[in-house]
Amino acid sequence: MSVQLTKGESAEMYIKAIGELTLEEALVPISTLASRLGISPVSATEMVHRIVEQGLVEHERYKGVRLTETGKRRAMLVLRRHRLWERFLTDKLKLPWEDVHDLACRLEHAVGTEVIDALVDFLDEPSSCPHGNPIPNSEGEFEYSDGVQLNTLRQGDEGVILRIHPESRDVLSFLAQKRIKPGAALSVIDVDDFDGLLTISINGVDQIIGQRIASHIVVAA
Amino acid sequence: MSVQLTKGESAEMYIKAIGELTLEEALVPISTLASRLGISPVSATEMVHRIVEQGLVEHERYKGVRLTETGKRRAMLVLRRHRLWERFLTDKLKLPWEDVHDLACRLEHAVGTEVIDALVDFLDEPSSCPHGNPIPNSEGEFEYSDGVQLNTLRQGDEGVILRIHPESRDVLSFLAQKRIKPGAALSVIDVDDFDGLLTISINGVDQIIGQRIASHIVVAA
DNA sequence: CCACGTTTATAGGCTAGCCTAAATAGTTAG
DNA sequence: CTAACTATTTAGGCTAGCCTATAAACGTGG
Repeated sequence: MSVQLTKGESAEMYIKAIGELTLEEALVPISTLASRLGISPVSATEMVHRIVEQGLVEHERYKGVRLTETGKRRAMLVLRRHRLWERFLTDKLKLPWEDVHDLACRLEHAVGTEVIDALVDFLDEPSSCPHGNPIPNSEGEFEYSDGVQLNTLRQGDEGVILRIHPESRDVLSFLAQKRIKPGAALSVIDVDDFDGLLTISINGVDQIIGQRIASHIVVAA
Repeated sequence: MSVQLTKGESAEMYIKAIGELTLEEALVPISTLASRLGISPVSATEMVHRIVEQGLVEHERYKGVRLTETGKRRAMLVLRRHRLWERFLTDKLKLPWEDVHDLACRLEHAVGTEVIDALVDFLDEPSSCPHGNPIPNSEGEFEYSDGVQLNTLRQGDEGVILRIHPESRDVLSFLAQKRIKPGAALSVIDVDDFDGLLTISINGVDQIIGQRIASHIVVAA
């Protein structure tokens, strides 16, 4: 039989998370990483040491971590697997938008290149996941179209939703319920800085959205 | 994020293996189990104790283990997941027969009922895996058509290959190379008891096969 | 420029799964 | 009935990942 389990799955979670957080800041504090992964800062520090040893990340003491070239490539390949599974789960298995992220998190570590390459063929080489995030190619490269977070827009601004990032279950299910998806055109009707609420119009319907949710919505610049 | 990994995957491997071995003998010795899983007898004993605690198996000291009703159901559901993934990998992703078993071993633990139910629909409710083994239904029930191991046949016997069981990479790749699959008609031309070799004719072609391989081929009675 | 908050390190501990070596208990054949 | 073999237990150890509590190092605002 011989099925080695668990070997380095955590490491993959770490570099994937670092890769995603790097989009916001070049140097990711370990504490940020820890809270993103729902792990104690001490444990995160330990793990960071391990993956530094493996040459996947660089650590600037008291500043944060950054992926090495090897690490970045590895992280992008995990993201690739994740987003391909998401496409499969939504397009082929017709599973709900808000479920596929968590499900893909479990599948992304399960199989390697052979299956993923076959999956790419099967899915006709998709270029983005159902939430609008680009799928890296087999070299780990991808293109990220410019956008700004919805919460930085002001009254009267208009745009088209590019993607939801980062993805998290509660945000996605909120958006699914409101039928807010990539591709939708929106305009900002009102910004309430005091309560941190935005009133926006999407597809002609007015919606009220909080800051936290808005920060996950990336709009074409 | 919160993705619990590894939790009880080993236990699933154990009960799956016991379930498969139970077809041959009602009471599976721990040593048999251990060698099937490629694990030391001591470790297997430890794990057996754990799954006895969980009420999944019964252990008769010095005799062997047997699945409880709960355990049997759980084991069959793992087998179900395994075989459905095998079908997906061969039918949809066009991956080779001999690869899909090991790949499915990694996928079978990754996701639960939601994905599996959707997969069943997507695959049009298949009734067997690519190697001819039946896929249990969502209650863990299945039908096993009667058959005998090829190595028990004598000269002149004829039959149709029902399934390859148990599945293991080396056996499957040997058979793939020889194009021996379920559904093929065969007749036994010669049995060499001394060397343990069988000469059989499959689809009009003569093939020489060893005892070990033959014991994995189940032929319609 | 120094106290305060943040970041990291140290120490000690836990669980799941695996390992080997050696002791013991049970089964069976001669 | 006992020797030989097999099955199991005991003892001791390992790694990966996580934890808490505490201590030390750093960097920055007043």
